[in-house]
Amino acid sequence: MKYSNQARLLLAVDCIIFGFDGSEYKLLLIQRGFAPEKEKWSLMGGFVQPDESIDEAAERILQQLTGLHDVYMEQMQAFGKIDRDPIERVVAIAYVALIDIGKYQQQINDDFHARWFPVKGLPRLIFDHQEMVEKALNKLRYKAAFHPILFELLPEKFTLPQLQAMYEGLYDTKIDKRNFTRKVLSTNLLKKEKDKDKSGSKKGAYYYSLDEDQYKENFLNIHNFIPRNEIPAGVE
Amino acid sequence: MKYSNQARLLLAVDCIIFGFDGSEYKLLLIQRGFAPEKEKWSLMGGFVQPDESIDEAAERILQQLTGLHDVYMEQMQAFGKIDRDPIERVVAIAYVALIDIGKYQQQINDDFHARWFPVKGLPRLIFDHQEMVEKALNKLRYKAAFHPILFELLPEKFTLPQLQAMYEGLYDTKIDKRNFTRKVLSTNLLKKEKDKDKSGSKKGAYYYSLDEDQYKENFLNIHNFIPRNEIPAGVE
DNA sequence: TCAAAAGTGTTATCACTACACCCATGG
DNA sequence: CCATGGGTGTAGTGATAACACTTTTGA
Repeated sequence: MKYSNQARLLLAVDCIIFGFDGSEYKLLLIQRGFAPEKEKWSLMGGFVQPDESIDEAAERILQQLTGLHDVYMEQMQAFGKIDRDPIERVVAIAYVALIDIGKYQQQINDDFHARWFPVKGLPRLIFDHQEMVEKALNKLRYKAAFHPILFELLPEKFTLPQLQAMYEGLYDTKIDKRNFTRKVLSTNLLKKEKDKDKSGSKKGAYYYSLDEDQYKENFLNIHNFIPRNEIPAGVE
Repeated sequence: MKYSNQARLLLAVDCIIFGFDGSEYKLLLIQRGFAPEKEKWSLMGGFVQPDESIDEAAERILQQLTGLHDVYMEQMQAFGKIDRDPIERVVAIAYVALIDIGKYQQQINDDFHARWFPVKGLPRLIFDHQEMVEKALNKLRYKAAFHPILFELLPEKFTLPQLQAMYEGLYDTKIDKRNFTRKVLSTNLLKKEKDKDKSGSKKGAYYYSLDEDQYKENFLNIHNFIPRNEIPAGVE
């Protein structure tokens, strides 16, 4: 049995994949392999298949195009303007993923036609993908201000200066490092490691890692990772 | 030209419509008019048509079933499990609307087969609508803590005790009225009216109304409408 | 030895919380 | 006149923001 007299339409999933390379945010794009807009840069997308949920579709697409799985990803929003795709009506559900850029860098470049672009300096994207990216950035700024999600962008071990640069990059601001350090350590989400990262300075900066138990327990709590007045108006 | 070899599917919109009657939150439900689950209580839903965007579909559905338009409504999330509808694959996009219950009460009851139910005391809902409602409540608690959206639930003129009861209801808590008053007035979003509402007490409580200019300007800013530790963990 | 980045404490200000009494009025 | 809900201020506490010098070490 089916619902009769109702129009069916194509449903796509588009993945907005953010990375951070230590100094700037990056977005993973591919060259679209088919018409329309063949060869143009695009978010990773694909059609939802009959035998998969939309979340599964997002995971499959990410996996197919990047080889990545077990990645932090969440649904952002559906985009449903009538003419967003010139070929035919397609409603797209946008997902946002945060990945550790370093860990997967070669893998992506070697096996797939994907490339990292600086978020400030994207090529022209197809359809309404530009709008999706802006919305995703906006949401990321909002959520990251209150929830510890940016750690997904870092390797397992990271330094406080790296962490701070990541927050400063997202909000395009400078934060006092003493205040920042105090704030993040007060969340108790971090464990100090014994060794140092010597790549960034002579002195070297201590590595930290996430305390997984604390992280799971407190992930949903509301924190204050950056000064309130650095959160740009309009984020949500 | 069309995309070939891709499965098309039904896309529905479901509207989660909240109201507040002065003491408790209500949800507007209808008795579903067709199989499956005919006569069961349901969110207001309908299929997205080829000639409308998904936002337009949500507005149309709200309008058709309640007569309401120009209502605060925003997209919440897409629900896309394979078997969420037993008849066939349907992906649903859930929208959340906040309306002034008093203004439309008769209209709804007279013209449509819709009914307000207390949020704590809902009938069994069809499909995954229960899950949608819970998610919507969760999001509402989050957003309302930082953004002045609950005003959409009130008439144009309202009193501070009413406002406070609304916040207390949402977070299931008691707030000190001096602190609450100071906090909301410090946002500068409210204008004090000259007249009082005498329905709730002998003395009467002054009416307030939104300062539309301030409201538009500051809507997107982040406020603190309720004490931070009243925001339940897990909201987002 | 010096340049470059890491690490560390204190003080002032602001925001939040807790708390209790008087006011106005209809019955 | 009194019961009921409305309105108002202050003091203590905790969180946040501003601020500068010392440490380490590779070159």
